[in-house]
Amino acid sequence: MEKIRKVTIQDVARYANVSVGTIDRVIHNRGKVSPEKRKKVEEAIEKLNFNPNLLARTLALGNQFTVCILIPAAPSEGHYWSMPLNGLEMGSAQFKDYGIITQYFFYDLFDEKTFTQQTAKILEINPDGVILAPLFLNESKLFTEKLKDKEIPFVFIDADIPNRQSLSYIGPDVKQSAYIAGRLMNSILPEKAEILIVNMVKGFDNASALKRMEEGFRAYFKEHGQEQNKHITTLTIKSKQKDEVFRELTKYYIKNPAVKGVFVTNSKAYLVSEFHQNHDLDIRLLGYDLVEGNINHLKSGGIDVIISQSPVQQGQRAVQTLFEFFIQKQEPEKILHVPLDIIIRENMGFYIGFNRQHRTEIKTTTVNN
Amino acid sequence: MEKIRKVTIQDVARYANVSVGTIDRVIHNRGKVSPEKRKKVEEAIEKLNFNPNLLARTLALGNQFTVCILIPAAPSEGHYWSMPLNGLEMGSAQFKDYGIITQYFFYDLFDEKTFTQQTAKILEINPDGVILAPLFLNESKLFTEKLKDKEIPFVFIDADIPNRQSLSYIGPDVKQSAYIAGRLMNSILPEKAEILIVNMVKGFDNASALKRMEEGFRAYFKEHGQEQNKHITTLTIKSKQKDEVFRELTKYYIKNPAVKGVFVTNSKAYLVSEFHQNHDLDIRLLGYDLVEGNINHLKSGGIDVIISQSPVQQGQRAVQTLFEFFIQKQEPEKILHVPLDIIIRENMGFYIGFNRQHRTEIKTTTVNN
DNA sequence: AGAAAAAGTGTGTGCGTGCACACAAAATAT
DNA sequence: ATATTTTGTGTGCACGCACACACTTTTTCT
Repeated sequence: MEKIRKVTIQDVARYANVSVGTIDRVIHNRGKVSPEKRKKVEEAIEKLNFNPNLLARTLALGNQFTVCILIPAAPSEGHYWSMPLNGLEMGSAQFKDYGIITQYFFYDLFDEKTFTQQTAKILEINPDGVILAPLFLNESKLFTEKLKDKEIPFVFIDADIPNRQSLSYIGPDVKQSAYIAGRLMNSILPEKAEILIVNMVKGFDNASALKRMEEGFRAYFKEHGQEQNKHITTLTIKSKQKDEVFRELTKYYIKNPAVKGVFVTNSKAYLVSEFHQNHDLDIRLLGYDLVEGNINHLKSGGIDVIISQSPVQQGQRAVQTLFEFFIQKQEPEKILHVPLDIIIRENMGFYIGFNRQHRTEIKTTTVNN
Repeated sequence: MEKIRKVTIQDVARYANVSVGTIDRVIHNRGKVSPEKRKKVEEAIEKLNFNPNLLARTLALGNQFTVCILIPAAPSEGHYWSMPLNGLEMGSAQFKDYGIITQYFFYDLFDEKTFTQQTAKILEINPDGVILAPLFLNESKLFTEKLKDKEIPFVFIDADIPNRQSLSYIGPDVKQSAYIAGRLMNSILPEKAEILIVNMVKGFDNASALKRMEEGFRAYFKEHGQEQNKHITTLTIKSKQKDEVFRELTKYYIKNPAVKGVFVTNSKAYLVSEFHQNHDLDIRLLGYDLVEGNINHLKSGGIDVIISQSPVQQGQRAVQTLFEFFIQKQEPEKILHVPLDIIIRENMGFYIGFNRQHRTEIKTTTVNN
């Protein structure tokens, strides 16, 4: 296979009878170039179909972009937040040679203070960009306000705060995801049935997201004339701890033994499934995210459907977005809703296998405590 | 944000008190290096956490890898094969600066001869790698045999031919996809129902794939004790033309008016849906691939579920696989089964939006006739 | 008119790495 | 002991591009 000579800036220079410097000036609209030569250069670029080599450009420029990533810590391997992290690491590895330097900051899902602490550190570092999961509303608002003052672009993943002038939001359409949940729930229940929505909140989470989910879920039944057939109630448990959840479920089921379907609005459906199995309850169950517990209960049949919000892609895409913004000067889409995958036992395996990174040499610059 | 100095080969050299040449020799196991210095260098690399800059390496090496891509031509924008093509173009753009040069060769889905013609051209070009959709079994066997003689690695996408020593197969698990179809069909049908599998074949396609699909589909019902409840028959239509399909469907439905669910084994479910709508038939319908026709009929409700086999990712991943093989010397996984997405009206939009490439400057080196 | 400023253009160096080559030191052969 | 390999190590160029600098030509000012 003989080499196909790639057209370089030299080729263009020769073709247009000018020096590389002039080509450079034309490309970057820098310095003065006489109209005639400019025209000749532009023609040459067009004619030879010249595309600057991004590698060489990056190397020559040598500029760096520090990106701070602020997400919840994943306490274990199978935890939800290990998946976006995985995607973020993939993205970091992919773009590190282009000068994208990522630093990770983890906060405790149950402790706003750790969030604020980490934001302070990030502000001190004064990075070129930030990727964050704004799970604490007020703290996130404060933080992004400061970022805006410093003109540091930021990307939201997983959760959105509208009208924050983020560079982009990459994550699920929360309301629609619950609408889909409604659709799926309806399709696996008999004509008439009682349905329970289970929320688990610790502290003062994103209450608005929960509200939007409930709306979305109920909207499906409303729009499809199922209001008379399906009786939907909501149980909000102020904990994600197993014992506490079990206690509340027991209490509820004793009073409402007719429940036929449960929609769990977070990734802890497996807890409910375990409860059902403990008590031999035949109840349809629907939840979020392909975390380890849910995987097991999908297998065992305790969970019927999981809706997954492309967690790995979210992370990967976020890094890519900043890469395209910094290096290629591309303005990203303000909102990028990721696919909401419908996962059942039978197609589960492919989602687990496909996005696993099989590179060896990934070292993440982790900044802890 | 002050610059973080990246560790270069120079830094390592200074740290280990040797020249860059020696570092290079250690890294690439080339030439002779005294044991002491080797040790010092290895320590320095470890200590400084040195990672060679892939960009600089690629630039310095300057080697190129020509990759020929052989897939069916997409007659229109919404055609199935425009999706893998889209992914392939994304991959090409992503890796072109690394020296991956892609050339496209399109064949007519209904004409083996065009396939053979294109393979001849590819063999003449003598590329470094090939990506192909081996939809014609015999012709593909002949082709890959020749590739093996020339020691040109090749990657299958979309369809697999087992035991061909391909570098990798990136595509769906066909049998499992039909099994999933069975699961979904069962869940949307009443207890007792008649089910029809519709195959459309033009000429002598991949008969074995159809067989595996049928097996997979029926397997679900068998494994779930539905054999008595569901009566499954197969209709094979020797065309993909609307009029011909309609004729055969008419003939079949007149004889079998009790059909309650139809599983279409290719991407033409929309034809069947149109037929159903024309004749006011209330029949559940399940098919493959998010092509334009299916999108419309999902919206209208004529199609209940579409199984999509990550067509864009298939293409993107195929290019990536060859990149990793050539540039990073990574041996890919022999089989990479892509996610089988379950698509209903409600989550359809996200799949359409997410993988659309929004780069402007992609020019594909297309080689036609 | 000459001086000064502006416009237009070419040259050279560096980015980080791979590799060919030159050269020194040590080991072996004569 | 000298000649010849072998082994070990350093230097310099190339890759394609950006950018600083030097230089020449033209225009404007006084």
